[in-house]
Amino acid sequence: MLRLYNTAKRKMEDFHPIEEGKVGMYVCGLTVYNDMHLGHARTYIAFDVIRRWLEYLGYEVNFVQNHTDIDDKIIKKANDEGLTSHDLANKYVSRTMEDLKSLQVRPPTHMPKATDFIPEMIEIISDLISKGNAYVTDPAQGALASDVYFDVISASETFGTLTGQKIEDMEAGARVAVDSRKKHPSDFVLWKGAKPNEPNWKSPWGLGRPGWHIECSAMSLSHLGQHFDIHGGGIDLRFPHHESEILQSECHTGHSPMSNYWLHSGHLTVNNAKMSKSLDNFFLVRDVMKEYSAPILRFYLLNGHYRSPIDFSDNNLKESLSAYRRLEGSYNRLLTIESSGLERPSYLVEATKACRDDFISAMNDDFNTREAIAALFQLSRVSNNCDYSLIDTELLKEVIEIFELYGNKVLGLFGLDVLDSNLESEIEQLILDRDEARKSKNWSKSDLIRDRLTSMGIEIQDTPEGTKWRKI
RNA sequence: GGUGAGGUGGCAGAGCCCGGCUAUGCACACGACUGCAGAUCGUGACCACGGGAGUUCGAAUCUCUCCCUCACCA
Repeated sequence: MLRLYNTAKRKMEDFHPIEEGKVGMYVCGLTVYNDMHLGHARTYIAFDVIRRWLEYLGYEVNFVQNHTDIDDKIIKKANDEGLTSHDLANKYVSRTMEDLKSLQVRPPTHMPKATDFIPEMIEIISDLISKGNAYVTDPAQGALASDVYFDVISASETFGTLTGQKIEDMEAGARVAVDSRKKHPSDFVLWKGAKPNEPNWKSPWGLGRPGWHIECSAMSLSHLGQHFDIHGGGIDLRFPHHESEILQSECHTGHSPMSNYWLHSGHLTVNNAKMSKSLDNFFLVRDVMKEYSAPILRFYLLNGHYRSPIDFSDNNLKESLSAYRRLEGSYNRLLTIESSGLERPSYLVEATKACRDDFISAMNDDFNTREAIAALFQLSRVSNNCDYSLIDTELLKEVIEIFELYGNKVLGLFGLDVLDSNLESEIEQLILDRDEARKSKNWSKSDLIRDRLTSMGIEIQDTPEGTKWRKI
């Protein structure tokens, strides 16, 4: 039985899908005005694994993750770069897709763009106005048309369902000058009247563009309906974004809750400060990946629970590299083994079963990837210690299957690095040369060849079964 | 000011909801293997839970209190 931590209830709950065998899941995507950094990668890898685990459990997962392609930051950056907002956003949509792919994040079922849902957003906003949950204001200074705001007082019973905050507290705490056109400081914008030279769409309130929160309401409603299973995102989105989504969606559809479970991933921090664009302490995925491959980054990020904060440092990443190598080494060894025996020693049978059981219960316990990885390490040690020459081929296959199914299919840890075939034959030849040198005890020559291979990024290991090599 | 998250061995990091047991990995030491190295295995060391108090036969885990860090909002 899968249990997960529901942020809305602040406790663990058993997972029950709305429709037997199916899961509808929405995760808030990126605002596409810059390249993805490791903090984003953490979130998307976490939800990638959550999705993979749901599928492992047999659910058909409809996984929707959007691109926010209209926003103040996009407009500003586009102006700086002399591009249209549309072109800038599209550029970063494709770069985001490249980054996700390179991280071996499986493509979501749907990746809608906010600007493809303008009519749907207008429809929701119009409905909210007619229901008294939203109001039209005078244009902002310098704007050509009116804004539309959500009226939080009109939905005071719904306000706080996710974060438990009370409207009264919000007001009491307000110290910053509030836009006087708003009825309440917590009212948030649904539609922004356009200013000159800003991208805009026609609406009943004049030319303008959508506010930030409304897009997710429109896209989740369109793809998943008024009631779906899981809504996720980084913990920073909990308030106000997700709280606002709930207000808009539930007031519009009249259905509560819009999502049964709310999942939030923890932050990636740097020196204990959140990794973010504004603090300028971020590491771009594409930069880090020049040094570390996707499996290592995934290992690093999955080596903690998805809700716990992870403090990023180069040292920690290096440490993960060593740890990962150990696991990968076990897996690689298995792939080269030839067994032809019939023995099924109990220690190996039991270790295999224990690994499977432990992995499953770890993942079923709120996707505890750290515990799950620990289970793989346990099997790894037993397997490394095993002489497979007399082992039953079927048993060997079972062990390999554990690594492939759990290590790779669920966690995505063993993506294969494809080597150029010319390079590969060159390596094989060098190793043959070295073996010959070693036979004639020409150590200086054999060490020279080893150094050469090391500089090519190849590590060799002399084992009782002969010389083996791997890419570092 | 409001709300939320967190403080665990040298490091990373599970466990905390459902008190009693052991994480796991890295790093370290010694041994085995090796021409050497690496990888691997074995053994060992560290045996910890922010401070204080309470509940209990027993607390990292429950209660109270204090300290510190971070995040979101204002």
